[in-house]
Amino acid sequence: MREETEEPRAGHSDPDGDGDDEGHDGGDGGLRGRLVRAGVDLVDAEGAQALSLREIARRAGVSHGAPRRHFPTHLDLLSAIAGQGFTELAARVAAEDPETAAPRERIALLARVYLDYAGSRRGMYELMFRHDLLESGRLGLRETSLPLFARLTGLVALVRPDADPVLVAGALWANLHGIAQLWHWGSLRLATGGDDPAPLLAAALDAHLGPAEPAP
Amino acid sequence: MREETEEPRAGHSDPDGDGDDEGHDGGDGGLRGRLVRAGVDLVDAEGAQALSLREIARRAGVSHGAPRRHFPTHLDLLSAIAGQGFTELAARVAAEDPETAAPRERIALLARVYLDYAGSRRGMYELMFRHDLLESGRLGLRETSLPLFARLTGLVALVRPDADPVLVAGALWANLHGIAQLWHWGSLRLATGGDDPAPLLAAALDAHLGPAEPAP
DNA sequence: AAGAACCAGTAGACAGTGTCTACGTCCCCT
DNA sequence: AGGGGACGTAGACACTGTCTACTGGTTCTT
Repeated sequence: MREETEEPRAGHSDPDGDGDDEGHDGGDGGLRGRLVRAGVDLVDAEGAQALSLREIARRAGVSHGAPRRHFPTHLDLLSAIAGQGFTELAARVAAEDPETAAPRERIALLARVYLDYAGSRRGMYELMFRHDLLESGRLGLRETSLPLFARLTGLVALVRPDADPVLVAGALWANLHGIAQLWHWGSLRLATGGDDPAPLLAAALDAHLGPAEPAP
Repeated sequence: MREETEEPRAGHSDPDGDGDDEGHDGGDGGLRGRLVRAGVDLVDAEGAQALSLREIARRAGVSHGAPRRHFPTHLDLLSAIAGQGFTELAARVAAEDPETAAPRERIALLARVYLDYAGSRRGMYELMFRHDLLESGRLGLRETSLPLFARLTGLVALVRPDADPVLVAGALWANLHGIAQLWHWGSLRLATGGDDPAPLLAAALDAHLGPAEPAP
């Protein structure tokens, strides 16, 4: 047996059959959170294809059958890990958003944080946008990215009051995501000849929001 | 889904021995082509996650070790199948391109064909853009999509001679791809409220190419 | 023309996977 | 006390991808 952080889990009053009373996932000593954290560590260390159910259980120090109590299936566990990635991304965006700056600048910064995330946490990014995860409607993966989209929509509404902000934000969101994807799997070199997504991003921002206005 | 095992292949004999030592892929009788075709059928019928090496071999009517002679690893076989998807997509685009129409219209049509493909051949589309396939640089998956990009770049150069066509085409390509992705996994409903990618596409085209001009 | 070399496909083994089920083992509650 | 239920263990099962003999047919060499 292995116990990394033996935590005196006081009280387990959980009358409802839902399973875990810890509403937040990555919190404390509960196995559910430990599994998710082990998965996050694993995907960062070894990549997205290393996230086997048994390996995650191994890293969490439990037997291969244990995760089943908290995640009925492998995809559910992967979705929880990916969800952690989404909330983390949202936190980064929120942390780096200077609410006093001009909306145009805030959008550009949001986009840059997004691209930075895709570039630095490659495995997590790959996991977050795996088709089988998103498609299966598990968890609120799509809902988890909703606050991000709402933030973008609000900013777009300030920059382009003439157009439908939801439409413009959607198109810009898709553009941003596409740039991240192309960059992520190295197709950028073929397209633009360089590795830097910044020119593409600038072009996309100019296209959707209008050219950046010169500072007053 | 049903197996057609009535394949009259007795051993390895050519019907009349007219030199069918296929060195090319995609040929007719050779096992290599049969495997790829079986994979294409399978991904259309059952989805991308059903493409196990053994199941493809089963459908091709050979033992599970046979593919190894032609594809060293599973990913190589999957890449070949995905490559078939890319060439097929390119063929569709080329077939539906009215070379006499205005460039702006041809771009719009190209984009629509692309989106149609993503919508109709869902499994194949998912396979074509799997990160582990594209990332591993196997085959010329990225190179296979190069003609498509070149075609787009050429058209963009005609519509927007003022800007760097490679940059604009890259941004537009990324935008198109992002729209397809969002649509593909159903995030469009959350963003724009509808299922139709057409408004997003129109917005993207307007953004990158300028609003559609009324006939001069 | 006989033997060697070779190629394509077969069959079995192996480690690893996800899921299912039976079984302990605690702790809480009345 | 003792029952009940949540929690984790351990084994089985079917399946996967890869590796390694091994067989049969074809072709090249001498």
